[in-house]
Formats: sequence, structure tokens, C-alpha cells
Amino acid sequence: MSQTDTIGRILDAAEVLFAERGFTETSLRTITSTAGVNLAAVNYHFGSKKELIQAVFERFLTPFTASLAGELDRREAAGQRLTVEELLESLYRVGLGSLAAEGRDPQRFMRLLGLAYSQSQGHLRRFIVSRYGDSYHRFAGLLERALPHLDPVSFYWRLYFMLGATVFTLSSFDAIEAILREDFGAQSSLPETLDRLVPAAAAMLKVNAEG
Amino acid sequence: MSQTDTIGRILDAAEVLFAERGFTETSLRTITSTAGVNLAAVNYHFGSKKELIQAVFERFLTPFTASLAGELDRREAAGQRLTVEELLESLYRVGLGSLAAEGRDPQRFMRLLGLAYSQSQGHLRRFIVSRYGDSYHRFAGLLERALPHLDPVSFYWRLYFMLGATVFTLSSFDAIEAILREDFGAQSSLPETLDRLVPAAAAMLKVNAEG
DNA sequence: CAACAATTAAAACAGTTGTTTAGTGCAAGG
DNA sequence: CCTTGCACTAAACAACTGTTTTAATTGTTG
Repeated sequence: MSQTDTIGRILDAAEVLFAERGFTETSLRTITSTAGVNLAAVNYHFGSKKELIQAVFERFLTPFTASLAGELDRREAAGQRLTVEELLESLYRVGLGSLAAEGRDPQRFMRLLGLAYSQSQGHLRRFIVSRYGDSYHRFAGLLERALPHLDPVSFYWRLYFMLGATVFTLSSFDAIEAILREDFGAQSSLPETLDRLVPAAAAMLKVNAEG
Repeated sequence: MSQTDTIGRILDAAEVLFAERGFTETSLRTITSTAGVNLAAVNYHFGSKKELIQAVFERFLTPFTASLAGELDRREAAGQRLTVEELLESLYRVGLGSLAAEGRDPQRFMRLLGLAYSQSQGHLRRFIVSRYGDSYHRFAGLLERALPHLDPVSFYWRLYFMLGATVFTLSSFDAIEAILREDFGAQSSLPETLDRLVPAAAAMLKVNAEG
């Protein structure tokens, strides 16, 4: 249809394949052949494989952070200070909603985020921080204000604990869900799992250090 | 000295390089040249790159699980049921101690565990499960008994949340520590961080679902 | 010391990687 | 009608991958 349908096809294929196998384990030839485009199209449209990886992240992080900003605006406008649970709810539901609304798979983005964290070849982490650092800091600041009893260092360690639990769990949601279904015959949906995660993460953030 | 000093040199180099860059990002030539051995030595002594990766994990997981088993034996022999905090303490301190005792870097193994999780090419996950699944299930069983108010499915999700917070945070301990030192001038040691992690993770495990 | 096996070494192997080059087709503008 | 620019393609590039082969060198044992 449009003259640059090729770009979209490449991004679609790369997004899926990167999430399944990782970045270095996915060759440009695999991407271009599943996308049904020529090999050289990646370098033509994106410049390099690195820039393709960044473009994949940009395509889902930009609407995600935009939706999150809107949600935080709305909640802040309501007046009272946001609670930990409200902030986590915002983060999770917006992540789910803004991406699912475009008909894309939220779990795939969680896997990509997990990969970005662990496989990060430097360039990707720098790209994400420079592009979306502000969104991160706004959320972290609001969360810190919701936890006034914590000193800054304690708060940031707790924040990383929470991010670890979130990214780690959701990035392998499919695998964990399959294990639990096999062992207990209990199906878990992603929203249900977020219902479990919100109170657990909130408890971890709020507990007094001296237990 | 010994006739197969080569094996140790290869394992040492592979351990460091894998932890720094990941598996596919580390070539056999990089490993053998930093180890000061011939390229073919890897295939001669280990068979393939996959088996080398498994050997690296075996070398630190075997003493780790053995120490953990001993620690759990000791604590169980003492009689009363183990608490969540005691179990987490055992896990963390033993992991720290058994590896540091051999003069090796505990954080490196956390990074490897994180990689095993996210970069797992299948063979590694199968290897770890078949070799160390029993240790994992014993620990999980004891932890579940320490949390009798949780139904099995809830418990296992919480377990994954806890593992996520642990692996994620400790596997990038150096990076997080550097950020906090820059922003707050506060140095954090690994033991201090575990002191922060134990109560936080325990709170996440213990909280009642309906908050 | 001779003979055998274990280990190390150099070199080549076949395959894959990301990227570049040169050229094709096509549509819009002068 | 010709040209300019854009999207796309096939082919080749050089570099790198894990692995194997063949030969040289050890170390050990009869």
C-alpha cells in the first residue's frame, strides 16, 4: 500500500525474532526473509543492525511512555498524592493497554525489555536512557514521594528490586505460566498475574527496613 | 604444573568473558587467546562450545548447591521449621561464601545466572534443570512450608517475583552501585545489599494477597 | 631407551555474519 | 521526453564463526 511498507514489515519481523532469540542470535537474513524483503533493505532504511534494534525499541517505547505520561497527568490532576499501588497500577495497566490497543503483544515487549537489560550491548542502553530517561525519572520521583519513610539509597535499591521482579517475571511469563499450568492445572492470564504482582511489589517497596 | 592446566585456564577465561559479554558475543578465539592456549584446545578438552558453557556453570553450581544443601541440613537438624528470612539468608550467604571462599567473584556468577536465564539457548537451561533441579525443589519446598497461608499457585508466582528481584539486581550489582555512588556518594557493598534484599524479598513473599 | 598415548600446535575447512557496490525499475517534475 | 531522485534488488565483499584435520610435541610406561 504505502511506499514504505518495507520498513513496517522489517520492524514487525525483527520485533518478533529479537524477542524470541535475542539480538546477536537473529541474523539480518532471517529477518529479511521472514519479512519477505531484500537483505539490503535493512541497511538501506535503517543504516545498520544496531539502528534497526533501536528502531524496534523506539516503536513501542514512544507510545508507551506517552501513555504513561498521560495517565500520570490525569492522576496527578485529581489532586491527592499518588499511592504506591496506584503508581504500579498505572505502570502495568498502561503498558498493557497502550500496546495491546495497537494489536501487538505486550509480553513480547516485556521480553524485549528483559533482553535490553541483560543483552544490552551498550548502544541500546545509551539509546534508551537518552530517549526515555525523563519518563523513568518522573515515575521514580513520584514513587519516591509515595514512600517518604525511605532514605534515597534504600529507595533506589527497592526500586531496582521491584523492576527486577517485574521485568524478570513478565519477560518469561509464557514459560512460567506453562510450568504452573502443567503442575497445578491452573491457567494464569497476564492481567491476573499483574493483580498478583501489584500487592507483592507494593509490600516489598513499603516494608520497613528493620523487620 | 598439572598436565591439564589448560582446562583451568580456559574455564577461567571463559567465565570472565561470558559474564562480561554473553555467550554468542564471546568467540572461542577470544577465549583461547586470553587464556594463552591454542584455539583447538577447547574442542579437544570440552568437545564443543556448548559443552564449554555447561562446564563453566558446573564448576560453580556444584559447590554452590553442595554448600546450600549442607547449610539446609544444619538448619533443619536444629529442629524448628525454618523461617522465610532464614531461608533467604541461607541462600544468599551460602552463595556468597562458598564461591568467595575459592577466591572467585560472586557477582560474576550472578551475571552468569542472569545470562543463563535470559540468553538460554535451550541446552543450558536443560543442563541446569537436570543437574540442579533437586536442589532448587528442596529450597522451594522449604520456602513453601514457611508460607503456609499461600496457595500453591500464589506461592510459585511469588517465588518467581523473588528470584527476579534477586537475579536481576545482583547480576547488575556493579552498574547499580555505580549509579548510586555517583548520585548519592554512598558506597554499597554486596553484603550490605543482601541485608537490604532479605527483608524486602521476605515482605514480598509474606504479604497477604488482598492488601 | 623405545613405544605408546595424551596433549598441543598450525592450518585449513565450510559456513555465516553485517555491510557495500552496482545497477534496475519507476514515478514525479521540468 | 528526458531527467532527477527514490525504493528496491542481486551479487559480491571481507571478516569472522565453530570445528576438523594433520602434524609436532610432550609425558608416561614397559
